Amino acid sequence: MEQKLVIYNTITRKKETFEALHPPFAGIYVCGPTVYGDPHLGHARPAITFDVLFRYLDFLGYKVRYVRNITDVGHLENDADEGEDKIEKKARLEKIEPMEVVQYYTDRYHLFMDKLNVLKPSIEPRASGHIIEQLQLIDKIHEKGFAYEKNGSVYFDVEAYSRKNHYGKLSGRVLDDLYANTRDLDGQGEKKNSFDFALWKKASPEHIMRWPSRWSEGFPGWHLECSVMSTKYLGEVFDIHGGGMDLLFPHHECEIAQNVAAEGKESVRYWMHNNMITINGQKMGKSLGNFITLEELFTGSHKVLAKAYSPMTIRFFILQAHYRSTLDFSNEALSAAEKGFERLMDAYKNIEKIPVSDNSSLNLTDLRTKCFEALNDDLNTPILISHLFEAVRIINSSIAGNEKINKEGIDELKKLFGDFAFNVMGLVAEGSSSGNQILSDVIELMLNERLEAKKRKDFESSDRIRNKLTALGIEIKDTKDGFEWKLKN
RNA sequence: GGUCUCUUGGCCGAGUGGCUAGGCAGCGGUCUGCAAAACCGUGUACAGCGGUUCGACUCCGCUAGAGACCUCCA
Repeated sequence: MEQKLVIYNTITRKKETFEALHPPFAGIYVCGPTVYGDPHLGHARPAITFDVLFRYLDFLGYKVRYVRNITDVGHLENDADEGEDKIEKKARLEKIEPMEVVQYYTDRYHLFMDKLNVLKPSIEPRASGHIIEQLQLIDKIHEKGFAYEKNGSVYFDVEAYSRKNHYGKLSGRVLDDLYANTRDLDGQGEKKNSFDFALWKKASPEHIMRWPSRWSEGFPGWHLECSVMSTKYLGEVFDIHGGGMDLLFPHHECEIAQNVAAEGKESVRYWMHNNMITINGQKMGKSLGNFITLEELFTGSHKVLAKAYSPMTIRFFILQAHYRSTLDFSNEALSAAEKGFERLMDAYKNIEKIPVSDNSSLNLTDLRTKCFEALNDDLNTPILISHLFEAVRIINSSIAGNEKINKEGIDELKKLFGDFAFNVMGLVAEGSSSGNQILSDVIELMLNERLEAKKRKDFESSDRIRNKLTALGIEIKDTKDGFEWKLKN
């Protein structure tokens, strides 16, 4: 590949050619979930977006280390750095240990990521497993004069930091605006400025998750974990940091501030942010209560869902939009994605049926080049998919006899799907046979009966069998000398 | 209120200063006993108003509408 992957870097607001710091190695850090609730459609977007990045870098030959964390402590219910820890709150409500909450929802997250065919990251560190490192980072920041202690809690001193650095660089903010616009919330009494953020919080008496430190018995601030775990596993400076756009401010901004305060330099070379999934034009999120969990999606058990949608339908749906665009949820869009995905997969299966010609009327090398161009242009999966539909057209036209294609062409088509649809985009053909031999045999028996009836021109019988099987969810296609069938869901 | 983004044909959703996105749905045709699938054909889409330009959906300005962040959120 002469041409290179170009990615949109949030911090420079430009598309930039990706140059790994230490090729052939590439390091990616992505903010994972706070495990206090069931994973929802919103969680699927960054997971799938950065899964594709992970897969593509690997495909290009990089040795990728992909770190995606689990936040299991320190993420507070509402800010001003007050309020209850999200996980503790859930534990209190359900009368279980906080770590039981963590374990349960971590397992749930993994379960649904597996269903979506999201690869496991190379390392999945937990915030609670890195308390010592977080305390070390606080000490460094404090020594450099960018933190202050108050009543056993430690806060980052944004004003001090801003004398020499630009706090707000990533999100495009200036401190004066923050002075003017930060809302006055209760409980910021300890902080010098409302926009200062907690590095360490002293635990209140009822707080369960607490660790000893020289400041107090307490727990770390939310932003600290990512600064610590990214650099611990990827190095003081590393390639790519990803996450949802909603984390841009304050989370990622604070991460930069912490790293620069401690080490005097930024750690991240390329920042990538996926956009939000919306429902009726509004962001799908916890606070609005308008989110749909992945389980509800896969089972159709949410009131806004017309039906269940399979994991691959969801994956395909997400990949049909560019990751930096908002993507609006609707039943119409989902069922369109479902049908489109089915067409794509059917065509792949039908490659076997293409009659082999001696010569080829097509140039498939161009198509392959175009697929690379799409991915190299900031992971433009919608364009990539449109090229795969061109391959679909070629396959179906060849079977219909409108195009000619030789053995090499057929192999190239298979490779195109193998590389781009399956390997890079992580799609998989979902089961269409019954998986049950006896059931399959019975269906074949019925369809052979129908074939006999058709030969007798007993169309009344043949149609009756077809209608009844269709009603049972078996899709039948007649072919020249027989039939094909598959189970619908 | 501050900062920023978006507005594409029935729906979803790419993209570009002049050249077909794609999917789903619709319409016409071919094939089929019929249907399904498939194939072929089919849509004067780029919020509105000005400006720059030989030429703008694409650049600039204004107007209208929607959204995001500024508080936890992927």
